[in-house]
Amino acid sequence: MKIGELAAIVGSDVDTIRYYEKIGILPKPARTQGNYRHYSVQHVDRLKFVRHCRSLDMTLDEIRVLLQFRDAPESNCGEVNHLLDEHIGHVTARIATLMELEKELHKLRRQCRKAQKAKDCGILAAIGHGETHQGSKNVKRHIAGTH
Amino acid sequence: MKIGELAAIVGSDVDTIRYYEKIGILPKPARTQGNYRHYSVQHVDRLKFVRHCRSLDMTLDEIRVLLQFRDAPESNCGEVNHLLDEHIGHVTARIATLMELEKELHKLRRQCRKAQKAKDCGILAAIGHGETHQGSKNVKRHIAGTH
DNA sequence: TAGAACCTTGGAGCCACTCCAGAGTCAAGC
DNA sequence: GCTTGACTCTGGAGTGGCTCCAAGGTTCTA
Repeated sequence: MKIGELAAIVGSDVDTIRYYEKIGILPKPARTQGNYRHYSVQHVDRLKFVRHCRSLDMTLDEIRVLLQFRDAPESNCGEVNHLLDEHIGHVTARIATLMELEKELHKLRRQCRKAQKAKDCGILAAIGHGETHQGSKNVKRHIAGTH
Repeated sequence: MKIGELAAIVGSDVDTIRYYEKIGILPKPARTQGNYRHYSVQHVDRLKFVRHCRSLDMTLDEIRVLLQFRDAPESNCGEVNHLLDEHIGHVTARIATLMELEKELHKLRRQCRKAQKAKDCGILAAIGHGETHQGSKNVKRHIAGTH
């Protein structure tokens, strides 16, 4: 099948597929006479695996590790379990951080009840002299921001 | 004060300060004879404001809007309130997504109890034929991933 | 045979920094 | 006065995971 068909089946984007090939997540497929990429069922499975991992918010580096194990059926999967545990830890931590943030934001929001002059706005004032929130300050996060 | 001092006071990085200047978040400061940036208390306040907003996970574009209101004390702050409400909405939504993800990951984790051969690993198997998680599939997120 | 729909490559852009090289400036100590 | 070391300057590249684009080539349909 051609790249567009693969993309449609997996629910991915052709650009993403080419990107995965470029960085070695997907192997280089065969080419047709007209130089089109030609994919097989194996490619579908692998891409589905990758996209599922991505939907679980794993990085491509983490996925690379999982693919190694997938490609080596006789190897010991202990590291897979470990990787997943770590990932769960990151997600849990990120949830905690965001919930603190949410609390903080609600508190901030209560500083201004109605639309008024900016100079009287409690929100702008609070941001102005407020402390930088400890939890997020200078923290190199594994789990990214809210945007 | 020089850039390093400003950075130390605010708890920021000199590179970040120069970056903010470049993209217009901070105004260009005066220069000393030796071409060093020279900052005043106003710069400290403004940078603190910006860093506080960033610690609340706002984008620089959102911060740009807030700065506009900060710079126009007579303007109506309704949009500030609105911006904050929207931001809170994003955070809340992201928390919900991550909690679903966490559940999904725990479920996946239970598929493999002990280190064994990769070909027998329930996790690898589950990722392989599992459905891509709806919630995260093809969703252009305002609130970013876990990394 | 024309045109649409697909495919190719290479490169730029996104966000919010972060790091680096190579050069310049400045204060302290000898 | 000279050296040393800490600081600063600029411009540019790199991060992750795509996404979009231009300019051209291929294939399918009417």
